[in-house]
Amino acid sequence: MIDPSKAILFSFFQKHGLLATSVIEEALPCFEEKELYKHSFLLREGSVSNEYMILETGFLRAFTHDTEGADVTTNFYGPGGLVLEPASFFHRTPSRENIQALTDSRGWVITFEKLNMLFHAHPAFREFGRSVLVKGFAALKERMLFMINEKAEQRYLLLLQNNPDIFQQAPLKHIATYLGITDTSLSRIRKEVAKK
Amino acid sequence: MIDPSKAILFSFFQKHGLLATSVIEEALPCFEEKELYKHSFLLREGSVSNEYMILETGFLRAFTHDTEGADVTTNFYGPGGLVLEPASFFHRTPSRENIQALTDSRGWVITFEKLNMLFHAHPAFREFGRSVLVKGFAALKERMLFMINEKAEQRYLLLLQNNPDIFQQAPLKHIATYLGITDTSLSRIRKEVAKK
DNA sequence: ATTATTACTTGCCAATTGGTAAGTATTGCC
DNA sequence: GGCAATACTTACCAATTGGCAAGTAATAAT
Repeated sequence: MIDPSKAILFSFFQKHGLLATSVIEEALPCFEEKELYKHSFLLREGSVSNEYMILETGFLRAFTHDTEGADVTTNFYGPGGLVLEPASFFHRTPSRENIQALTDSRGWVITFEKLNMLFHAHPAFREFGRSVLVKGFAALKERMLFMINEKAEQRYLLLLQNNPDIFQQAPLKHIATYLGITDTSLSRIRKEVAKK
Repeated sequence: MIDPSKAILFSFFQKHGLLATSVIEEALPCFEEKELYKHSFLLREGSVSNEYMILETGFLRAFTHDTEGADVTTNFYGPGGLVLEPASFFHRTPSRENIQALTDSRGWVITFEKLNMLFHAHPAFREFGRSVLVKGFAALKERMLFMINEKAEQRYLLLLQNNPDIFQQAPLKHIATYLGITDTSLSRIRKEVAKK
């Protein structure tokens, strides 16, 4: 029987199309509920991530600091998404990134140890894990090209189109650094766009 | 016994520190030699990658096309490195990238099928495979921040410092797109730097 | 060797983005 | 409700980068 409170978790596993229901049912009990209040951290730079989290409600932001110490947003996470810093979690090394709740949030977490157990027990689960990583990799490449090829205004418009929820949840200054521009420039761009 | 011609391949596996010599010895025979003449392609956009390649000699370049159809360099590969487009190789989907030889090159390749066999046979090999992916992921994140945080001149200087070999092997126009600037700008930057 | 192609540089000017600082609006807190 | 902190906008000017076009240098092809 599937715990109905874990419906989102179930669909996270199901949507990739690699796992049989029986395997998913075995995985679900390994996840525990986790609450994050607004402004609290899931991960702090310098510490080792021990949480592979599927977000159920709320919104998170990942950020790091540049050479001058300024805050730079590296990612946003919304409901149904995977919240993970792969390098720290899988390599057990201190993270360079912070992951912080933008709003009160809740989700499901599994530890490195338990996740590894699942990987070793089920070949299909390993395929699943790899697939998730590879997709993240591909998404990051997309973002890279997006930053290189598109001008700031275009980046803004595409983010607005593809992730309108980010604009509901995050302050513009965080969105600006995610887009690779200053908050001043973002403000100007918004004004330009509004004219049209 | 280890085939002495595969010494580079051996050290590729060894340097990550996750594989016992006995496991590596089992993997080596699964790799075949591959020659690439200058200008020939290891992977073409639209086709599915079937090669996980460790480069022995030569230099390769990965590139794709932006929205206007212009050529954009996404990566360079030198001796001892892994040449891989993870999304196409692992997901068996058409690649958006090309990988082309900048010089006559030679290396060792394994197919998706054989690599998977090794993964299933040895837990340590799976860890190794995951570790390689995660490192690639982390490197790409680095590059992303590098593009967001550093100005073009700084990006040029750091690439020159960390990968001087690229400047020996690739034309400046390819390096320019890799740095996210035009060849004109790169030329100007080089002039500025030379002054100092 | 000559020619054609490609690589690279330079100068000019335009477009994009950043930095600073001030002002307004909004939000959170007591 | 009132105050303080934070978020956002705007205006000014400076710095960075791009686009075009012409020129030179180097490389490849015949």
